[in-house]
Amino acid sequence: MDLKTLLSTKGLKSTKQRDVIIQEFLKLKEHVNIDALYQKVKAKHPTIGYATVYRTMKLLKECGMASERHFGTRQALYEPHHETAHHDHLICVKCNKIIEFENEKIEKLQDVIAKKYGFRLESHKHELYGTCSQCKK
Amino acid sequence: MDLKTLLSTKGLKSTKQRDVIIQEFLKLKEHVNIDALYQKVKAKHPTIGYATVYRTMKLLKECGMASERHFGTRQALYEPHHETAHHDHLICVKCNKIIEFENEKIEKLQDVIAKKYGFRLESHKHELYGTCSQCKK
DNA sequence: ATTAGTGCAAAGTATTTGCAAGAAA
DNA sequence: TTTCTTGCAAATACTTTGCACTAAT
Repeated sequence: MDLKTLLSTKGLKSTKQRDVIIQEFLKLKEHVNIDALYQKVKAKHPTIGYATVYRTMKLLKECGMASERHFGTRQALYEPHHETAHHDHLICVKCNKIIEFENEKIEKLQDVIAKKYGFRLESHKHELYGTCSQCKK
Repeated sequence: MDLKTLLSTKGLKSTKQRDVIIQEFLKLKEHVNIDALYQKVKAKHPTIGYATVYRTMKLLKECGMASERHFGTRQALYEPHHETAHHDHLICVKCNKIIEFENEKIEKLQDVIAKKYGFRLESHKHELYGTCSQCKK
């Protein structure tokens, strides 16, 4: 199902602004903050406002197309949401590089922990902070 | 080494306000936000200002006596820092209850992952979000 | 005496919201 | 032509900072 169809099933409208934001968002590989995304979008659609970017990202979150992250800071970072394989993050405290990782064993251990405390798990965050190989030098 | 000595080695002063804040902070079992801590402290020392609480918590963070957390929200939560056993968190998305857990196997797997990517690990966050046993009913 | 800390209010971030005008259905 | 969306500015929530005064060393 494409975005336009998805929006219309929710009684929402497809607009030029939304198209550009989503296009630019999906194009980016790294985790992006609102400000950087706003700059990218502004280049294609100069009259766009900050609020529209915020509102669109909120919409994408709710549609399950984007995930919001807070790597220790107040500021939110966004990434496209992958339904399939969940991944977690290694963050370099020196250069802020972000590397994604997946670990099946950890995922399973999480289920064990949740069960032990009677939780029904919905999501998780696992972030490892340290110094990357380049910054160690 | 007590706090007063610790402060003096850094050329910092021991004050009534800091004493009260630290005393109230250590007394609390749960993760606490600045507002709740401010209220507690105000009961013992009515003229205290918000800024002093913020500044003192920042100081405690830097001294390694407190950790700051952001469980998905903008607002920071603080907990006393335990040098010894690191623990992580299970958070109920319905009632916001926070349960601490430790898992040796996961800690070890983290080291394996860090090594794989050439990271020197400094810290980590591992948060499991879900519905607790009471809220499931 | 000197230096650091306090309380206040003002400023700073990051994000959200009200509203009139504009665009999509 | 109705309803949703936009852009702007103002509002909000949390946190930090400048400054004159006060307290600790």
